[in-house]
Amino acid sequence: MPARRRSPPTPALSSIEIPLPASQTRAERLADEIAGEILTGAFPPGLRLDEQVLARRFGVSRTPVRDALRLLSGTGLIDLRPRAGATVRTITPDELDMLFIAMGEVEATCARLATLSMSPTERAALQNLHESMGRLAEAGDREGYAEANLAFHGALYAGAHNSVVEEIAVSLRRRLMPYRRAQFRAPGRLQRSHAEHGAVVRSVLSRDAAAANAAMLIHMSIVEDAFEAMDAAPAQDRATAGESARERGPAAAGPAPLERLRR
Amino acid sequence: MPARRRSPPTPALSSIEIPLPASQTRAERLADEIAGEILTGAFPPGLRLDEQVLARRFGVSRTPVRDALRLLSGTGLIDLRPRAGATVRTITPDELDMLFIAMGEVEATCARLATLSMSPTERAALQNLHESMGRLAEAGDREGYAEANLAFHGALYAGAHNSVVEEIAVSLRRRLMPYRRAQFRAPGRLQRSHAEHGAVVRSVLSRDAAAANAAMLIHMSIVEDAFEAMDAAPAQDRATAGESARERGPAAAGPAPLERLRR
DNA sequence: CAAGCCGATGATGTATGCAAGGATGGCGCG
DNA sequence: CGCGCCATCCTTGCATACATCATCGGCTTG
Repeated sequence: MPARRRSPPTPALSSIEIPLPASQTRAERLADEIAGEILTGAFPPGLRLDEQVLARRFGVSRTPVRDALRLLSGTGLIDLRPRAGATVRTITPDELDMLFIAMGEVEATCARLATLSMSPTERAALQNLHESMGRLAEAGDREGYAEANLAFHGALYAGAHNSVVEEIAVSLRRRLMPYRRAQFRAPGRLQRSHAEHGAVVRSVLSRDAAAANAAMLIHMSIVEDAFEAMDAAPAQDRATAGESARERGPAAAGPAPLERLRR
Repeated sequence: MPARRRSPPTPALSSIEIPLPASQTRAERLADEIAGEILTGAFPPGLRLDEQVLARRFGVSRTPVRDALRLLSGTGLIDLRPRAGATVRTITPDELDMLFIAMGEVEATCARLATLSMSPTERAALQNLHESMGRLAEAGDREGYAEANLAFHGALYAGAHNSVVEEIAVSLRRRLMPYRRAQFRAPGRLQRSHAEHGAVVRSVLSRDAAAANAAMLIHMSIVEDAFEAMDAAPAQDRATAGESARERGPAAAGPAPLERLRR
């Protein structure tokens, strides 16, 4: 086990000592972990995030948990109301619509800027990626295609050569992540997606910024349709995050139980 | 003075009791106040924000100050590095460029969406505002024009009928605020600005979304040029926010000393 | 029997204490 | 005299204790 580092006079802390990996604050790591749980759906929208429960769950005090929640509230992943505590952001259908529209616009902006700013190397890489995605689509590898799809859009974000826009795009994508579970479920979706990407890629390569913008706008508006029509309010009423966690002895710092989804 | 509300057993708190206005947490009000100081330039970019000093300054403990700083870090107004503390975000010329580009793109998106979504009432209001701004420009009222300008752009944000996009726009504008001090200083700037607005308004009214988008893109790119070429790194080295604040008795909750800018 | 009030309970907001980490200044050595 | 090491200080991160507020259940009363 990891030898407990420093602070021998640590009074009591039910679970074992965590190695304190990098020069990163506990709050940040907590924020990452909680964000991960939300993004994977382990913490579904509407879930109540109880500070004490989370604190016990991660073996820290309430302070870093509070910090993490403050941090996360800035990303739009959670709601933080003055006396009501934190909940995983529940998105109404209307908001979901707006998010998709915004995502489409930002993606289109990225495509436009990327067309104007990408280096020859980046253009080549984009084309290569696109072609390999064609093979994945043909093979019907949804898993692989979904992953490559993230890389594809990410390449355009980066290609915009504008960290502000990129950050906005990444942030929006994160917020939408919980709602795009079944993205490529429909039968011909992979092929259609690839074809639409093709239009974007051709525009980028031919340096037609307006066309790239338009092509991406079309692609994104169709993506939206492909998403499952979630009622967006599965909000579990009383359940709180991180189960009862009664002082289980040696940490069990494993993947952590992430069951008990939708009631 | 405001009768101290509740909590008679409050142990000690050098300064007087603050009324605790609404169901808003101290941290939120602090975040607002600090943001205000930054936006008005009282806390210039690069200023070190010391938790204890701020705490004394506002008569609270360090905890709400910490919360406020976490909140603000999410808005991009301050930098928060693990052990180095918080500083008012200093923006490099490159970043400033990117911010302006991003702002332009988002504004253009707003113009596009507004063209598609604005109600007749909103269109009329926009036109009215534009016309009254014409009078302000003619009168050379820079103060008034600057204020109306915010309203004008804000109307387009709202007209997009998309709270996500609007929030992005507002956030970007806030981040740029400290750098747009001398916006309408140049001689013919008011008239030019108004003329460019006119192109946007005409496009919006004639429901030509693409034209509105393009007109706003042009307007914003020119706005950028009008900003003073700040070296963007006036970072005062040692100065910290909120002066020494040695326990001055009765609050003096006034506008607070906001001198000692650039060394 | 229903409705409203009141108290208990538990959570969040706030304050304070303590320790680790980084930065700074002084001192010693080359 | 200059450079580098080390001790100290100071600030932040974390933990804990306390106060306040919201919610919920039971009780009392009309």
